[in-house]
Amino acid sequence: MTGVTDMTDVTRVIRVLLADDQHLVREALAALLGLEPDLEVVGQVSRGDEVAPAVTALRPDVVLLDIEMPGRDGLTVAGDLTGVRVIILTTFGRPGYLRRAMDAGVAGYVVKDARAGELADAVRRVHAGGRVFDRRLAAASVSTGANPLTGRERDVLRAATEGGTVADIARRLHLSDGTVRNYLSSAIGKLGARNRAEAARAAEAKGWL
Amino acid sequence: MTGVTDMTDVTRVIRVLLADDQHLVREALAALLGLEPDLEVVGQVSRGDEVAPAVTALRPDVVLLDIEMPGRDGLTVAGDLTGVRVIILTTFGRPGYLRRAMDAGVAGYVVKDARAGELADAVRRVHAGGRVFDRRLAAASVSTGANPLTGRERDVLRAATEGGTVADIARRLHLSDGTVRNYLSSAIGKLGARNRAEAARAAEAKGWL
DNA sequence: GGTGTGAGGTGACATTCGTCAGGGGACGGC
DNA sequence: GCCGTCCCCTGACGAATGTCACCTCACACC
Repeated sequence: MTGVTDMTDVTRVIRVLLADDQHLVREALAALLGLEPDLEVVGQVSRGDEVAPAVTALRPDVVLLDIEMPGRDGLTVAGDLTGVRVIILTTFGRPGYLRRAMDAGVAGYVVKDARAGELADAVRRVHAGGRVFDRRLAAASVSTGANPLTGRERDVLRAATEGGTVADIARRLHLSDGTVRNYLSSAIGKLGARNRAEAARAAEAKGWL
Repeated sequence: MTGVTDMTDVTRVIRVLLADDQHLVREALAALLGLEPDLEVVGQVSRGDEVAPAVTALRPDVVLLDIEMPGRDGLTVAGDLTGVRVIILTTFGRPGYLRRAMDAGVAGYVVKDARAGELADAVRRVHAGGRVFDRRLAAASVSTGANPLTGRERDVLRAATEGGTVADIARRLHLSDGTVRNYLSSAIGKLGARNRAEAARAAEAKGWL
């Protein structure tokens, strides 16, 4: 309304930083948030390792973080950010992701399947000091429970998804063949699967990978 | 070709229909396209099987179609649409998808990694009668070549990705165990893989699945 | 009519997998 | 100090997998 530059006005606006590897989606989200008068997208980055520098440079109030990004994983990035509120914004409604996000101290978790208004709302609530987590996902997280896999079991299972034989995995992880088979067998048992492929699918679906 | 009323240049505005299963992305894309004065998003659907009815009801000039949608596959939907220009808009830059899209007669293929201006441009060019295909993807498509898998090999490989043993797959497809093993072996050979998991990954990455 | 290709099948074989029963060592908690 | 857990390894065994040779049948194409 006032055409005059008013610096106090700036403090009213919530400064948002967007991190998503898909240009089009990022720009589109910026356009969407730009429709809200009290929100301002002050920056956009496409890689995980660009988030921290951008935060220092732009001093946003809230960061919207995708999980799957080149350079650095969104959940890892979130764990290291300080002095800014973080909302995870991702395609994947995997219970394990939510848990990891909460452990990383994020203030919100919104899936890309949410309705348009929810995102702006989440930004406002989080900026006001609240926490916003997808309800269905929170419920699923409780029923799913904690990740039953040990660190090594996860490593081996993750390596198994890349394909290759037991010998390949063993070489990649500097283990003996038998050890790899044991970890795989153990993981298969814990996940109620019938072979490594099924186990990998199950673990991935729950965000335990 | 319908010889009915040709609506000369009634509309200067290009009518766009959006089909994407993720609410937030869809709304965001609508906001982005809404910024262009010559484009108008006249409708949005979230499922593949809602596209055809929406086209009849809303008569858009251009349809933006995601590939992975519940209800019906975007590529399949594209093949059945008539009287409207189709642009595939998807996350996946898989050569095989591009090929299938071209076979389905679509007018454009844009990946979600594209820059914001490219989408609006693509809509305009396509509406004007042109064709717009992602350059890098087109190149990859040429080098990748055609899908070497036979129909049955694809079926078996697809079933294999769901997990389960050979016997399970055989039961699901009403085949004998030996036949399933033969198809898998053949597919593994053609794809240069070393087991079914590697083969499935390779096929999926190229969009041959 | 011959030829090629894809679908579907059988039987045999070597290899790989998944399982089980052990054997260590390191570390943290009560 | 003992117990539990995770790490790492070995060896053995049966079941599942991947490969190969070879078979019929249908269909399209020249």
